[in-house]
Amino acid sequence: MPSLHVGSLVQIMMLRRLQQAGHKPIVVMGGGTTKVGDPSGKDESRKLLTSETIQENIASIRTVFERFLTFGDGPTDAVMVDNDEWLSALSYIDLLRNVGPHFTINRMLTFDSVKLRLEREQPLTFLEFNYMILQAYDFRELALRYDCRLQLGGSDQWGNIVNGIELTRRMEGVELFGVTTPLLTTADGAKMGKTAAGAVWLNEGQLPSYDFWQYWRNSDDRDVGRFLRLFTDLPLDEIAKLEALEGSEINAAKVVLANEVTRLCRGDEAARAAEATAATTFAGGGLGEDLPVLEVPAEGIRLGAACTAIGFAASNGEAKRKIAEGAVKLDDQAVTDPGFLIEVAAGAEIKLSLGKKKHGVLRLAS
RNA sequence: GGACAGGUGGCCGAGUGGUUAAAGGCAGCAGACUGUAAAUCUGCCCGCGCAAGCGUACGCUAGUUCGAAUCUAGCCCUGUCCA
Repeated sequence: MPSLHVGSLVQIMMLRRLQQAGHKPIVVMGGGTTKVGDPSGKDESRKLLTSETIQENIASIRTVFERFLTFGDGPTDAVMVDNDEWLSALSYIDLLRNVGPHFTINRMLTFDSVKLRLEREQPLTFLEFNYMILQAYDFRELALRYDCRLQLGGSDQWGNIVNGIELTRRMEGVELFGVTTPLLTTADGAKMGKTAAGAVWLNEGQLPSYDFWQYWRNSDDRDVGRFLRLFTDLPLDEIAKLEALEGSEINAAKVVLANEVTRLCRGDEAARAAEATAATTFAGGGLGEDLPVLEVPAEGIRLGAACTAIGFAASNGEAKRKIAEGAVKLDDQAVTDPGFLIEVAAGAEIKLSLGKKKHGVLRLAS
């Protein structure tokens, strides 16, 4: 179930800003290109999807964009298009004859995406090699169909965008433009949006809003100002003030960051609920409503099993190790026996914590 | 199709018959210190089991051996060069 994670947020915000400035965003979905498979060579994403699944994915991605952009028929309303519209109709011979002459292998070999693979002696299939042609072709189609003049993308799309500009100039004599954004990293140098626990998804279905909020709340001090500028609509002078906070006061700025981004991406309500839960859980030592809940059967559940079931540990073994390390607490009391039987009285709630950050609620199953 | 090199745990990378569930590094998790930060130090880091223990694992399959990630054969995959 592919979707968008935080790594795509810069692009989305850029579209948002441009729409605010009176432009018409066109969101291109790669429905046509996914029919061929994913080019990145990552084993599992390579499986071919049915057109139904592709449609579902597009619909789910659209719900994310709808939070950031205004869709509709007006002159500056955003539209979403699927490159399947034109790619599927392409015939190989026509493509070769019309588009082929405008690409030289010599030049294609100079693009980083290709050059790196060759230098590292990694495989690069003909399929992948062709992606740049299809993507260049997309830009031309967008220019003809929608009078699109500017294409945004990540820096990895530089080659594709430039090829599109070049192809359209040669075939149509139309001048197009491109803007790319750098791949964002955190102050630690890690790619944004990918954690070992999993990606930070923009869709609610794939990441609870509370966790989404926590991701931002836990930003590195050094990232706060930059993230506020990139990912929120707050006025710059306000950001400057927040950013200037020192020591532990910067935490206030992180809360603002988490609230603003969550509000944009998940809605006002989700942001408020997450903030309230964080406040009671961390500051008050109580239980917030947004915490994950585990329903405990009447006969009780062993501590180790509870940690696994609620998702704090990946396996019983890991849960046991953490328990032995004294990291697991019930109602803020460390419990070191993995076999400890937890029983919850009807109507009562027990707080289960692993470490300082993972908290959950145990309730009697009804 | 031919010659050569290679396929090890999330990633990188040692290991060439036996204390090898597999060195080391990165990433990750936890503890201490803190501010739900960073840095640092410490511990953990395949699964199941309360435990003794068991089960899986070094591309795949079959074999040699008391014993294989390590040896043999076939196959699959990747790269380099040749056609």
